[in-house]
Amino acid sequence: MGITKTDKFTKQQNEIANLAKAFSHPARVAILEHLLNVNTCINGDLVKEIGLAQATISQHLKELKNLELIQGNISGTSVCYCINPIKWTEVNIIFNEFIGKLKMNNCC
Amino acid sequence: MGITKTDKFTKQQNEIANLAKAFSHPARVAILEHLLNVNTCINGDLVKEIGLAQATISQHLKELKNLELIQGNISGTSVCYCINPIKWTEVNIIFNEFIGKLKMNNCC
DNA sequence: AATATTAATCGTAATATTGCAATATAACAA
DNA sequence: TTGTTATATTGCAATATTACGATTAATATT
Repeated sequence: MGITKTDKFTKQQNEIANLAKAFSHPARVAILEHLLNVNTCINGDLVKEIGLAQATISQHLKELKNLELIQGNISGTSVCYCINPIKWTEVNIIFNEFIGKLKMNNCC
Repeated sequence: MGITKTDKFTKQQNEIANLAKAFSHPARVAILEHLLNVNTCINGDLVKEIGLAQATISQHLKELKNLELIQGNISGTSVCYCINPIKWTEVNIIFNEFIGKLKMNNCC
């Protein structure tokens, strides 16, 4: 049915899933990696860098912004994007908690 | 068009996106968390634990198995699932590299 | 052999995602 | 004001995902 039954899961499980969804498209990974490397950039830079249409990049930026993973500040005619360091640190902790939780591994 | 342009991105970016996709549904997060907690379990356990239909859980398990995040061993009439510790360790490294890459944060 | 248990697969419906052309909006420059 | 540049939004088509009932396959149990 294409609809996730959010109510069956814990808040934390839904949060991990939502964050992971942000990382689940290579264009968004590329945008985030670029921002991590160059600190700040504008939409036009990413269009050149990644090679998708302007509208597409804009949409991906919007999703990242909605999750507060990045922030955009108006700077003349363009918008300057950067990682939101506070959120990013939170995400780092959340993923470390989740993925780092492997203890024993006596498989069946 | 609903089709991701994989060729525009690096192998690493596509890999992160694929792994993140595995984590991008709360049912799969729940399955993985449960396996991390109890070490091993069978499909039926997860159906009870999570409350989705057997076919649905089975499908999610298949996706996790395709990415080699988990492994399933036949044991009588049931299949015993567990985390694949080797892959899991790899994933831990990959996500640490990606998310842990924040250095300065002089935003715009 | 007949029946029960367990899980995978198939088929289908509902919904979500991806990508882009076209258009709209906003800020500046001449 | 007019034109230019930069970005966002809208609308749509193509594709992917999610969920589950029904069926199938395989092994146990009686």
